[in-house]
Amino acid sequence: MAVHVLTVLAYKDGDRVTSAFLADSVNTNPVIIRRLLLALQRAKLVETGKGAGSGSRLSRSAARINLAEIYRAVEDCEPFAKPTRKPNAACPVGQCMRDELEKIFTSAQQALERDLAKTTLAGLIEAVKASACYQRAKK
Amino acid sequence: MAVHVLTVLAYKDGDRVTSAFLADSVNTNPVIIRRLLLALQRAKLVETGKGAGSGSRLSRSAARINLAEIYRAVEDCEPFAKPTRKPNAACPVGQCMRDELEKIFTSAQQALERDLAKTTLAGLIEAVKASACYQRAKK
DNA sequence: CTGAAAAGTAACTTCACGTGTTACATTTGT
DNA sequence: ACAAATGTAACACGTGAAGTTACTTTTCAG
Repeated sequence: MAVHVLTVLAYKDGDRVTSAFLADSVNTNPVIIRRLLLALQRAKLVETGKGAGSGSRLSRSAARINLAEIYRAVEDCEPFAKPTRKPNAACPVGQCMRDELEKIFTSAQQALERDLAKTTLAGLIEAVKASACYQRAKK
Repeated sequence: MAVHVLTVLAYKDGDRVTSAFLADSVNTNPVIIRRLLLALQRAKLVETGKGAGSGSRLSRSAARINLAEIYRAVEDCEPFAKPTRKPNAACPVGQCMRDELEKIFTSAQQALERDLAKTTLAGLIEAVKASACYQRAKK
């Protein structure tokens, strides 16, 4: 969904877009968009101005933004289950294994991000334009 | 947590273990273990017998089971957000982009699984035994 | 300088989901 | 036949994301 928003921003290249417009475009609420934009600002992917006639825009060209950056900006942590705290004092091995698993998971996570980094925002848009689905909708 | 259960099964190599025992070992409920075992059975990772004196065991040696298989067996689908159905009919590009994103995500997912596949269950257990944490707890 | 348009933000509701729990049917070995 | 186990259904609970409302703050334009 973050990708959807950034795609719209890429379309309006350089222009400032209000969160209300984005919200309408993604069919959701302006506040949610703003919460999302906050994360993207922290990641230096967008710039947002306040006040009337302002809005947000990409802080770099779409060709210089890859999906791994977006992923990192939005998904704060690992996609793995952190169980509802089973202290599990009984088994001494339990904690050790969690430590080892964490290592393995971060490695896997990095592999995932390396793959995502192969695709830039601009590349995604190109792929969409070239897709059969898009061609069909155009006519 | 699936890993935790399988680790216990690997310890009791070949022996049948009841879900009650596993539940106690992971500090949870037998039913949850059984639900987990159902998924692992479907993935042909464990064999479970019914009736008295029965239980579950690994269907292969721990050295022949890698974490990617466990991941696939347990996490049925992608770790990516499937929004609460925003039909989003307004934007014709929306659907196209979801299709393209799906391609990219499955690619990233495969990269993740390739990395997980590098570690076998037996390898994980070895790593835990060698870890500083485990050595500390032993004394 | 005033007003409107925007973001920032807090508090609340809603909803989906994983986890847990109880209860019961079913299977199977002794 | 009985006891021990799994399979399974139905429900309660807690958590976290998404959504909603309302208010404050900033900034441009006249």
